[in-house]
Amino acid sequence: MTSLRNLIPRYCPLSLLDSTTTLPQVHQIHAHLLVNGHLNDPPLFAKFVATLALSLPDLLPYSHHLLVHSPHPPSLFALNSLIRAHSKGPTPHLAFLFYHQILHSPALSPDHYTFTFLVRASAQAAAAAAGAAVHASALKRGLAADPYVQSGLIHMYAEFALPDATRRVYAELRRPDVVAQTAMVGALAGSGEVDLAREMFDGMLQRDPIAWNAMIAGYSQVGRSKEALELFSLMQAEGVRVGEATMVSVLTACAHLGALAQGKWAHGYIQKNKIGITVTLGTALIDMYSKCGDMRKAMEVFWSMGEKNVYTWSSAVSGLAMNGAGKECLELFELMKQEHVRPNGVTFISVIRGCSVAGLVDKGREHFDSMRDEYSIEPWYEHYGCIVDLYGRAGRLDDAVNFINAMPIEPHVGAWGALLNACRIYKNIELGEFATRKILELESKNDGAYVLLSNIYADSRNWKGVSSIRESMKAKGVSKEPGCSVIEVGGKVHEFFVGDRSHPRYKEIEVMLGEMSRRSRLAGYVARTNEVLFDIEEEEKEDALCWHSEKLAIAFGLIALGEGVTIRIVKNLRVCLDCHDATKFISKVFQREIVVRDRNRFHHFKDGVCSCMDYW
DNA sequence: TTAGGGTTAG
Repeated sequence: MTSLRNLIPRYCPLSLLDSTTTLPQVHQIHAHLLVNGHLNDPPLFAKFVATLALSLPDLLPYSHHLLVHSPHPPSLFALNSLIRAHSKGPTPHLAFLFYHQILHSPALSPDHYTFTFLVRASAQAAAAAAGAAVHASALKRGLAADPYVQSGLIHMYAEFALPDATRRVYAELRRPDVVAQTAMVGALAGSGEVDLAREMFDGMLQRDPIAWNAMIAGYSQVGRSKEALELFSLMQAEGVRVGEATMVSVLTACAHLGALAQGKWAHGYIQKNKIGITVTLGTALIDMYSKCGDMRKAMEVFWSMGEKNVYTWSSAVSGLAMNGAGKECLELFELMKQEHVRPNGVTFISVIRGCSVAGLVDKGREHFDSMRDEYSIEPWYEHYGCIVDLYGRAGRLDDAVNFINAMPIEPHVGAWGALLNACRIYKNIELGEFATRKILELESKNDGAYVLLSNIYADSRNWKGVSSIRESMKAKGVSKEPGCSVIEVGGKVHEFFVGDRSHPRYKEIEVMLGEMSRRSRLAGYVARTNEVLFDIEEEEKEDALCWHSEKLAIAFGLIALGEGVTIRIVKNLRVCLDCHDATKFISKVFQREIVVRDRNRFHHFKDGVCSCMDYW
């Protein structure tokens, strides 16, 4: 204690104040200033309050206290500093307290600095009305034209999701600088207006890394992952400094595409460029590897991470569930609890799905009950849906129905959909029809319900049922979402749609399709024509099956990838039963591992077997 | 003293 006193230089007692200073040390500095009469010097006092507020936001009440008990009226500088400190903290609304203090002091009036941070405080507090009032008084005082205030306003209105106001502020700028342009690019990209954002981005004379990140993140967020990656290569070509934020977006894009090769490359890039693996970046890596079907790498990253949060644990738990490792998923969840990481609603969704994969029905139900009992988490629609799925997949249709009937909230499409899917698996026509009616009552144009029910009909050779569904779909103008499969070859992503002939190597693909079909048949594959239901005449059925997008992608993979290289495919819909069957045969006769990412889970095909054990 | 982007899990 005395040593610290000696350390404080008489002429500059504030130099010891920084973010590492502890409360007792602050007391000492305070006492020192007091003893030496520094606090009677208004500029020095203001400096003390400001430094304290800005470097130790946790001690804001202390700063506040100092100000209230000040021997002289607080200066604008001190008040502004408190506004600034509050504007980014957990109590942004308190910034207004100091603003009013400025307004009520006859000697003071707010300046552009005040408004800059008041605008930020409004954004942080999500206080749209207060923000508009701040804007109005800045205008009245002629301070709204300050570039800092304007950038803040753009940011604020974007935060409030008020695109018109955002644009109005921007339009009023006479000469927008990089900062304002970047803010606008971010605002547009963040609200989903990626193309407008890109237009502005392209028009910028100068672009710093922040503008690139805003743009790449924008693409990545709206799911335009290919463009995110393209822009990233452009960014590198231009030699722009790449940081953590960029890589998080790049990994998100790779995860979305299921582009393992590019994801691995990104991981290598992070290591080579010594970009620190923070919790966020590590979690993004785990998510990328899980969604690309490489759970071994995902867990390697997981175990190597020092700091892990709920997101990190949840993404590993979810990855294991998605990839069919139900047992490991549950083990990891137990470990998570042992490590005192509190699971949340998202975690429980994955845990219940893990139970579903492992066929542990009662265990799943226990976890569901523990949500409320042990963690006070009120189950969401999604959790109810998962439990219906859990019962349904296990063939316990009665339990599923009873569960739906006992739901304390109105059953949603997801719950009925899970039941309908169970009816498909267990061929229960009557219950399937009932579930479909329920779904259509809620969403008359739900294409999935029509498709599932017609699958049930087709399975029982009820062609009349199938065609009546086709009729009512036509009558209601419901169309099935077109299937699309994506495969990555040589770092390039290739997309295939049903019956797509547009690929440059289509001729070779067609030959390979014939080969696949011929060799699979020899091994005992029989086409399931039941799966083709829409607008196709009988005799074309078998042909059409060969043209399902995943088959095209597999054919291309067999041609374009090296011997023994795993074929990885990402599909936007669920794999149909026929393709699932066919892929099993292909994996055997071509001795090739094939990993297909479905709409909601993975299928690892090897030697004629699928990891989902046909339980999907 | 000041501004802008960004984030991960179902």
